Formats: sequence, C-alpha cells, structure tokens
Amino acid sequence: MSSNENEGKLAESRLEEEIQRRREKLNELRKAGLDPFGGRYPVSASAAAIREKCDEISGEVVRVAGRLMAFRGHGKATFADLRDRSGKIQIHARLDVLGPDSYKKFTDLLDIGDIIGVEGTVFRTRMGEPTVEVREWTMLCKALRPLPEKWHGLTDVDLRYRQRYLDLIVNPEVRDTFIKRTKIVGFIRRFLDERGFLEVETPVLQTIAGGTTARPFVTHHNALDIDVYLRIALELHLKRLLVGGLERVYEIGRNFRNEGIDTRHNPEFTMLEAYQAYADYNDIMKLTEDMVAGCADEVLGTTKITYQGKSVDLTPPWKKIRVWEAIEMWTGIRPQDLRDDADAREVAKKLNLKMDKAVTKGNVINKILDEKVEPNLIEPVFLMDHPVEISPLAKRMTDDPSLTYRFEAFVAGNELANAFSELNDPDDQRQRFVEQARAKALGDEEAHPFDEDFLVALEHGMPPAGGLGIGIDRLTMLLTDSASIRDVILFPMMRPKG
RNA sequence: GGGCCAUUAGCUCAAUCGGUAGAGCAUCCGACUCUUAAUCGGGUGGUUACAGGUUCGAGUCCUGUAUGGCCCA
Repeated sequence: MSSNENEGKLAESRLEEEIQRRREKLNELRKAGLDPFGGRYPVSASAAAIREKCDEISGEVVRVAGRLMAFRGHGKATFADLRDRSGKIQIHARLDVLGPDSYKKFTDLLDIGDIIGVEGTVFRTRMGEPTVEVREWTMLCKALRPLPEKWHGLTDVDLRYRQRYLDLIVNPEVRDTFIKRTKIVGFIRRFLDERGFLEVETPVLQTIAGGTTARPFVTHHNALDIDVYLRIALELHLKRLLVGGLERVYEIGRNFRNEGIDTRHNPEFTMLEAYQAYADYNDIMKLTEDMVAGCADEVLGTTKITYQGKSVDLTPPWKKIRVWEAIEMWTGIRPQDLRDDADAREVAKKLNLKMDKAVTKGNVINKILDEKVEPNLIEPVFLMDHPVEISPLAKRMTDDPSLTYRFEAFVAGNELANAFSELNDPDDQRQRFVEQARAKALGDEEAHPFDEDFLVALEHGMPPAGGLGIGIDRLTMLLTDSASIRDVILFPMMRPKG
C-alpha cells in the first residue's frame, strides 16, 4: 500500500463514512428506478394547514412535501417528521398500507435531511398528533450530508453564519427573524407608497461617496479607467431627485462602509432614506414614529416591545429632547462651555473622554452624545437640534444659526433614525463642504467630500424638504430582539476560513 | 490595533493535580404497528483547530498561527 492510499484511509472520518453510506443509498434508489433528485411535486396542503384543519379533513387524501427531520421506527410502522416552510407535520408509514417493497425502501433508503413528497390520509393519533398516513411517497432530493443535531440545533456562531442554510433548517427562530425582516420592509414600502412617495433606485457605484461621513470601499472601472466608490449613503442622489421635481422619493438600499465589524456594524447594510418636499423635520418626526410604531404593530401585533431585557413602548408621540439639554443633563456641560476647539480640549479633559479623532468641537460633541447621552435613551426619544459642526447637510435654525433642524431617534439606547430639514441653500452647503475639506486636511479621513456636482444641482433650486434615514438592520434588531446585526443579516461578512 | 476567552466525534458537550479521550443525539446491527428528544439491547466513529516547545508522559503547561466571541480603543 502506498503512503497516499494510507493517508486516504486515515482521512476517512465519521462524516465521510456517513456521506459514503448516503451515496450508497442514492445508488440503491437509482437501481430501484427512483430518481434521487426528483422533480415537480404539486402539493395540496401545507404542514401547518393540515395541522390546523386536521379534524375537518380527517380521512381525506393530501399531498405534502418537505424535509425529513426525524424518524421514530416501531418495526412494522414508522413515524417521521416532515418539515415544509409552514412548519412540521408528522407522517406515519405502515407496512400493511405501503406493502413490503415500498415500506422497506422507506425505512432503508431514507435519511434525516432527505426531501420527500407524501400522499396519504389525514388522521389524528391517540396522542392527538395530526398525522398523514402515507399511501405513496416520492423521493424529491437525497441529502448527502447529515443535518446538525435535532435537539440542541446549531449553536456554533461561526458555523451558523457561514452555513446559514443549516441555521435556518435546525433553528426555527432564525427563520422567524428573517420572515419578520421581510415583513418590516414590506410594511415600510406600503406605508410610504400610501403617502405618495415614489420608490427609486440610485447608483451604488459613485465617483464621489458622499451623504455622510464614513470611509468607502474603492473599486475600479476598467473601461473608464477611473476609481469608483461603493456608496456610503443614498442622500445626495435622492436630493437631486427633489431638484428634479419628484418631491416625495425613497430608496431602500444597500450601503457600504469600510469599517470594523461588531455587533452593530456590518460592512454592507440596508438603509431606508425618504425625502418629502415642503415638509420639515417636525413632519418627519411624526412620519418616523408613525412608521416605526405601525411596523411593530403589524409585525408583532403590539407597540410594546422588549429589547434585550428592556421594556419599550413605541406608541406615539415620542418624547423630544434638545441636544444641548441632553448634554447638560448628563454632563453639566453648557453651550458656553464648548464654543470652539480650544474649549473642546478642556471639556475632553474634564470629562475624561478618550478621543480617537482630532479634538474639535464637533468631535467632542459627538463623543459626549455617544458615551454620556445615548446609552440613557431607552424609551423612544427624538434627540434634536444638533450643532451645525456635526450636521453638514442639515438646514440651520432661523433663530440660532449655530444649530440645525436635525433629529436622531433613539430606542433602547440605539440610534434608529437620523433626519433633518434639508439644507437647500447652495452657498451655505458650499461653505459646509469647505469646512469638511478643512477637517479632511487636518487628517479626518471620514470628513464629507466636496461634491461640486451636487452644489450645481442645489443651485438650480431644491424645494425645502424633510429627509429621513432609518437603518433597516437596526430596526429589525429592535423588533426581533436580536443582540447582533449578524442575526438579522442572512449572510454577514465573515473572514474567509484559512 | 490591544486585552481576555473559546476551538475535543457529523452536532451538543464532558474529561479531577500533567497519567488509558468519554457521554447524549446522529449513524450501523437487532427487537418493536399510536410514537413524538419514542423505547430497549449491542456496535462503529477522534491528527483534542494548526505548527512548534517543555516533560518519562500534554486535550490539560509554554510560544506562535488561524477562526470566532466578549470587552477596550
């Protein structure tokens, strides 16, 4: 025996033995003239429907298809669990009903994980379990690999994310979470459509990645021979559509930010942005609380929810607190204590803030909000009237030009929405971009880029408007009580396995 | 980027002070025609993540690497 063959033998693990066994059964099926990978199989009922109407349709013939999840053999009869998208239904195979040939194939050639279709009569067992008495069964797909264990399911988070299909098969609550996610998005579309908003699509590939402050992914367009960026926000293109007269637009789309991965950040994530001409941020607050509460009511049947052990009532109207009130409440710092970058250095020292960015007025305010204010915002609240330094795209307040008509919505300590009365003064917008360019020159890599094309659009005239951004992933986390963004993204970013 | 923790059978987990790697489920064989984590009897299955080191002896101690988790930045 060569060393190669020897290694081959040694490498034969338990898993490979199992796969080998299943392949042998696959060959047996073929020999018996049964297609192991099946074909069309029209069903007459779902597992859930059979369970629900069991007594009503008792004795009637149904056809149902799904994946075999468990076997309970009793010699001349066998119970098995079949699962389809609606749930689980028990099936019962009897030697005296199927006949010796079919029954033997049923017990010998089927494995947990296989997908089959069955036709049979509905009945209820003595224990009260709705069951299909199998008269005929059809192989629809032979599974060559075993499923994870039935009782504990799959808990290894690494495997759950890398092989989400297994997670979905063996952990039913995971499926529920993603069904809820789809319902949430569906509700939002209907909610906005009903209010006259037009759903649009804007470019993912952009030559200037603006609309917020974040580091973009860079790629290259070969034919044009230019670097392009994956979008970090939807904002600037949707505002161009306001200029174009569409007046009410929204997009639910993927954003990409080239930053770290943690329980609240995935490099690609889904954002709703909506813009309503002739509205202001007060209208948008109403829109936001109505939309989020309506969403919870539709998807969960209630607006009183629990997130990570915290009870939260989403019923409108939500409380409002101004940024400076909040900062003073939780730190004692007042506007006159933090007028410029020199003040910022003293405040940072006094509050013992660990600044990872330049110690500017804007960055210190952001840090205070992050660390001292936001964790306290459990019940839904609009944190409003942000300083202009940290709001480069929001309209200035008429009676205090140092502030903007901006709000962020917080629930359970997490940011849910960011919105403002949109800045439509092209000269003010130009000046904000100049300020951002200055910050960039000072080393702030995330400063907003200068976008001349957008300024030209504004110079043609954009109607005053209220704009809203809501993180769909964050909203889904909140409404499904998920601790990690990875629990609401089907295929989260993972480092490739070495 | 830093710190801590984890990685053992296909899955879920044990393994005392450094002293023969175990269990449940799954799988295989046998019994069983109302079970549902079916039950009962018997069996197979391991490069203890990977690479080194210390030791008579390493799943266990040390170093590094990989992947993941938590905390910090």
